[in-house]
Amino acid sequence: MAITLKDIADKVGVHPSTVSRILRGTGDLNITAETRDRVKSVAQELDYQPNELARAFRLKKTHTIGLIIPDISNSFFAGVARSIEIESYQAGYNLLVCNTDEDAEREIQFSKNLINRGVDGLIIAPSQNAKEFIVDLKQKKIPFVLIDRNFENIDSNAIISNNRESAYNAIKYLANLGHKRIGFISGLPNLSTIKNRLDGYKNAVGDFGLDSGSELIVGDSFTFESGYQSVIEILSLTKPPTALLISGNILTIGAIKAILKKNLSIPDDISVIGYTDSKSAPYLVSPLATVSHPLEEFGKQAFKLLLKNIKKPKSRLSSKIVIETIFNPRGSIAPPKR
Amino acid sequence: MAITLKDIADKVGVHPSTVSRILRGTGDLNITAETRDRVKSVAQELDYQPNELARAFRLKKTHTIGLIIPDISNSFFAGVARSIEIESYQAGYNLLVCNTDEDAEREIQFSKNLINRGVDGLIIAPSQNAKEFIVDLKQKKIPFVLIDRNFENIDSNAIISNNRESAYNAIKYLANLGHKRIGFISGLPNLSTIKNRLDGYKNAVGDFGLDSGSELIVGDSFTFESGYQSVIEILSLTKPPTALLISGNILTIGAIKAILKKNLSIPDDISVIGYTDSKSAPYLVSPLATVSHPLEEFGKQAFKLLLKNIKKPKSRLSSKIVIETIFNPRGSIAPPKR
DNA sequence: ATTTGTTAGGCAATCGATTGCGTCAAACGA
DNA sequence: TCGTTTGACGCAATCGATTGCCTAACAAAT
Repeated sequence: MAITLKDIADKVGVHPSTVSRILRGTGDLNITAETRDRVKSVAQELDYQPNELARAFRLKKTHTIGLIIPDISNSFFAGVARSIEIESYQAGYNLLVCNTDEDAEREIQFSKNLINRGVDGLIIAPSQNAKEFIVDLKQKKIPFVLIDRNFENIDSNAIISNNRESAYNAIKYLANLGHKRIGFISGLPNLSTIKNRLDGYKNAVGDFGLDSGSELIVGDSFTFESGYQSVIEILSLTKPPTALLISGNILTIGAIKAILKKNLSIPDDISVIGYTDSKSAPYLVSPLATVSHPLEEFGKQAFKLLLKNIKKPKSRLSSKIVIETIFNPRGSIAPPKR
Repeated sequence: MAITLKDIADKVGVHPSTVSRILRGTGDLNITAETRDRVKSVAQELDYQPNELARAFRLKKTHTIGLIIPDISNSFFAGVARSIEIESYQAGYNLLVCNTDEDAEREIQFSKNLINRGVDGLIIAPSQNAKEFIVDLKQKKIPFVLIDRNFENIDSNAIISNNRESAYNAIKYLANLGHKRIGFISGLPNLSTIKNRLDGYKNAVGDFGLDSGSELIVGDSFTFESGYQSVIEILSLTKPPTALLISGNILTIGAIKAILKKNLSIPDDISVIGYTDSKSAPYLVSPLATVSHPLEEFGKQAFKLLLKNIKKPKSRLSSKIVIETIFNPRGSIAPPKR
């Protein structure tokens, strides 16, 4: 069907290997200018398109990278994916996207599959039970970079953000406003991301002498429902918090629903800081204060690091890059009423 | 490096072709139960992983489909992509995602590239200048399905929504509330999607005797900035509209910014209906009334149709499937003040 | 015993591009 | 003039899996 090197070779009267050398321009390997020109012009005339599949097979290089994330429809991952795609496009790579829904089993399947398909590398936002799987990947010597989440005691490339600090600072901000009792709405509790934020929260609670107690820490997933339920729960305490730090964007929308359901208003009755900014955050019921991730930076760094690893897999040392977040104080936070 | 059929064959003492036949289970082609078992157990023991690249090359079937969209970080496309990915995963297909930023040039590059990589089919949300390119695709006989947008006079598979009707009904709703002067904030004007919505708008304006005039139709792209500028512009008219129909989700956020900037309130000063619902729409400054697309349905139908085309490319007839939208009246609409 | 079948699996080509090595001819040097 | 270099390309193997066609061996039938 499609035009092959052989078609060109036949038409010009040379050998396919010659055509390959000319079209690939591998140095100037002793080819007459005339032959070169004829081959090139015939290639153009026939609109030759190299069979990338054959090349990939032969060269063991697909120029494809796999992106394994929980959910592309989450704006955080969508933003990162977009940025990765921009970078990869510029570098001549394509992006295979897989969604795990935070399921480690699926994650393993995907990565096996992607590796069998010969991806040159992987960018992964691992689920919380993926530890062994990551170890496995290392042994297989597949270049990979973790994003947003990583694992202690496992040395791997990773792009993460300053979760501990960002949470600490958010709580500090609330404490400075006079809040004494602040709730932490958690996501999947075993993710490094969440663990670190919780750490930051706890440190700040300690440092600023705030109310502590396990009843102020609720939630165990990133869903809208979880956000809603968690906040209903925490607001039903005999002594509910006057402010919330919410560890996820969809979670935050669920939380807002709960707050409205309870007939409370933001920030008069309760202050809210949400993790991960979005275009619409400033235009929510109350302009939402957020901890914002520079998503482009995330993607850019992740791809850059991956590419470095693909280019020279020899380098044994892996890098952890910490991306600084930005705190956006907005109308959803105010001093407590009482 | 990796285990190949030959490795298994050598270890068992049979020919690679035999191993292939056994592992692929192509009927029961006269293989002793004993041989079969030994091959299978050795394959398991060595953790054989078929080289999908080699298979794809040999079989001319990559089990990969390309998704070409303007921007994965737009929640509309992210939602559709997610749905497509779920479907494709279940069918054993992987998804290569490319972002065009509404650039036809890029679109062409991507599709060439994807075809060279041997994708089995394409799902495309074409940019407004992609007409010839689509014609080209047809000639190449690559299975493809358009989503969200299509082209008149070009017979191709497409999953679109009932834009004309949804716009008509939205305007009708506003007219019934008493609005006489309604603005239409447009996106890229040459997209079928936008043209149809505009048609619906104009029909309704005619049918219900509303104010008409080109000054009530503004905007020419889907960006936040465009939404902001367009609405600033339309609200600066000597006689500004009392309601707006906004043809895009990010556009709508920009529009809200403009409305706030003008110190107006929704819906007291102006009613707003936005295209494409989102999780956060009900929790915006004013709960946003939306025309909502069942994104899962979009993705599901698109993949299903594509798969049908991949499975039997003979069928010459192409299908256009229209997905019904849902109108969500919310707090952002009210009767006009005066 | 010879023919005819059938079973179980081997052989080799193939997909398209790449690449190390070989080769033929012209050119060059002594 | 003859060997040697170099320029310009051809040859064939290779990547791993698949598949149409063969074939050896044994069985059954006549």
